[in-house]
Amino acid sequence: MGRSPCCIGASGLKRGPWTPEEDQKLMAFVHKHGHGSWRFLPEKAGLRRCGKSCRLRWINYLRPDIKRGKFSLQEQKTIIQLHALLGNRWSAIAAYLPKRTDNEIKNYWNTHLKKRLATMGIDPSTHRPMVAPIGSASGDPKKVSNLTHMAQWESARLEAEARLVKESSKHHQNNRTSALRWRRPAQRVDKPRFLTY
DNA sequence: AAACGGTCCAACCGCAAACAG
DNA sequence: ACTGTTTGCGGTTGGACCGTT
Repeated sequence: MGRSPCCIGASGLKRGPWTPEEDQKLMAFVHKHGHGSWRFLPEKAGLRRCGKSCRLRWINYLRPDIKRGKFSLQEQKTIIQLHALLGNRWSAIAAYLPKRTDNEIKNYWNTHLKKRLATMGIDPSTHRPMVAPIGSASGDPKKVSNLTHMAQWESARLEAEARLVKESSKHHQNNRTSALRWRRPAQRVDKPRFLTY
């Protein structure tokens, strides 16, 4: 599964899918010692993996507080609304869905929600109605209902935006929370953002 | 039953922020 | 202030799985 291993050889580190034994080792080690430094964890835990791989495995799969399985309707709505506000900041979105991982949310967005929004006539990257020829909805009840739906989304989006502004001013007093901390996306300056930070 | 195409998702890569010295 | 290292994030990949023909 996943991409094919590429680091076997000189480094002697294993890549690719994790075996149940490796999972067991990692879980046992983290439960006993905590993860501390991921860099040195694999060696201490007796794993021939890089720290990055261990961290990913723990965060996305082995952590005890992970809820797996289908996303509820409420979760889906939350993701869509947060995405409208935050863009592809999956870790920030995941902070609002405590039992879901950023990777899982990202996957779900890319495979389900993005397409669903597109079929509703909403641009998934901007959360605005897709550009259509002027007057294209006139007369067609299906298209009219689509636009009504879009309007509902837009108002939900604005509502959520207002809430976030309120929240963030609160957060400003406290320490910066990781959920709201803005990191400039790597190599993504060319992508249009719905909101500016 | 086999071939094909589409979907799903675990795991990788590259980059930038954060941190340490 | 600078440099090197570690951590965390988002984008992407590709094999497994599933439905359809």
